[in-house]
Amino acid sequence: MKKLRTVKGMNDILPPESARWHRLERAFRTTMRRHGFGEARPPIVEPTALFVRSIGEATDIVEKEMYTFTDRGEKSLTLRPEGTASCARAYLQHNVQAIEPVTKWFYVGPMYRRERPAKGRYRQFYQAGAELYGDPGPYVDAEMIDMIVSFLRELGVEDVEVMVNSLGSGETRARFREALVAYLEPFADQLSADSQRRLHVNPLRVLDSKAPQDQEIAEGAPNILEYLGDEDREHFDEVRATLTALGTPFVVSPRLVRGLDYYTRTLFEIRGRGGELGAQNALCGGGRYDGMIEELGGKKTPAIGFAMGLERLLLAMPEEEDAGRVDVFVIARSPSLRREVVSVCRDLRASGLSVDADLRGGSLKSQMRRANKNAPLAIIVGEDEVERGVLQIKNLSDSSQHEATRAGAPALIRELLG
RNA sequence: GUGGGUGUAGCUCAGUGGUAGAGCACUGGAUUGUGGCUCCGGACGUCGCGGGUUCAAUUCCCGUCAUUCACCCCA
Repeated sequence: MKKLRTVKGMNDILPPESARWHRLERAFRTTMRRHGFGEARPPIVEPTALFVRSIGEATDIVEKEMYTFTDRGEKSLTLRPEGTASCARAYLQHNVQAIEPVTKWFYVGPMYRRERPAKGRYRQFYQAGAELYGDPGPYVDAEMIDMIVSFLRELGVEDVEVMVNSLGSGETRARFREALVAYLEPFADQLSADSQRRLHVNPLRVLDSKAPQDQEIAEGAPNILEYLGDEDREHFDEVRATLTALGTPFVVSPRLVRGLDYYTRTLFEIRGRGGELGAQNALCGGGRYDGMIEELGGKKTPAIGFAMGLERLLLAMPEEEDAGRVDVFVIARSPSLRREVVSVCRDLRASGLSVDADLRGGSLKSQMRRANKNAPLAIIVGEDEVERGVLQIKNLSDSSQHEATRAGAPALIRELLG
């Protein structure tokens, strides 16, 4: 029989690796709570039109990466390729702008894009992100970037580069686009095949092409920051000044352009420089999308958001010591004491400790070995102890042994765990 | 999607045209109430899968799948 396996580009996350995921997600939720963001949990499947309208028809995601299928009711559905569109849909659907002026949501979950898998790039991948509706910035823009950098630092990811840019608002973008196409057209036959195709579909994307010939041409291209209108310029200046005041390092990258069409004004990307990351080093991307809510049929509502790739974050995070699966491992001196061991475990767990035991009836030695691997403390249950109603608690790191009554054990264990 | 590399034990990897090895991990013991270190023993592989060449293929060839690197894209 053919072996069943995961779909290409989709991975099982199992213990002990899943423990690192939990730590990461817990840290993210803590940060979000501190900043007043509440969790939004939209469905993974959405109407295809949502993504086409918000992300943009000419983007790679919509053109060739979505998992789109027709369900039995003949509706076109799509596995979400990102989180911003779903949040915007929910924000509109539940008329949230009518109940509060400013809304702060975060989300964590899997996203789906049918790309060629590589290290740090999978077809099902996890993102943690946030959206903030109703505040035009620039202060929340800077605050969001600073929040992400602080979060990364807490995870031990310090070696990062924060790139910021402004795409201006609608009119700015249109004027710049015109100037850019005018500049690029004479070079059309020198551009890479990809960029030639993009020249009219999505010319901004030519700017961050990695092809050497494109980069050379992009060097001389007009600078979007010089096309910003007065209000856009003031907005961007204040984002930068606030970041500077916060002491958050960043570089202005006028050629930073992201692959989703909905961005306006503030745009940012955070790249890691850790060796594990390889070419997929974009840890976080985000920006302002003041036009999206209106385009989806709502009232004009400014918004800004970001998303981080959790697989990449995990690659960038430093290795951490394995602290052991449980607090205490309980050992039976002889197989006939296993019933007693189960009882001891039950009582310790009731006090809130995490406890495990090897109940297969193996030798004391083999149980000790497992204890050593799985917990900092071991409890040895022998005939003598049962008779006297006590427990022997052994600290496996310094070999010291302590005696406690069954009732007094949890307190002593907590003390030993520090 | 394009081009290249790599698939041998759970992991990291040697190796050979005559059907396989190391280290780590796992496991039993040395030690009749105690783990880690050391020593002795044990289990573990359809050599990714399919086809071809050959008396014989894990080894050579082709295909395929997986993975990885670059491009691409992006988180």
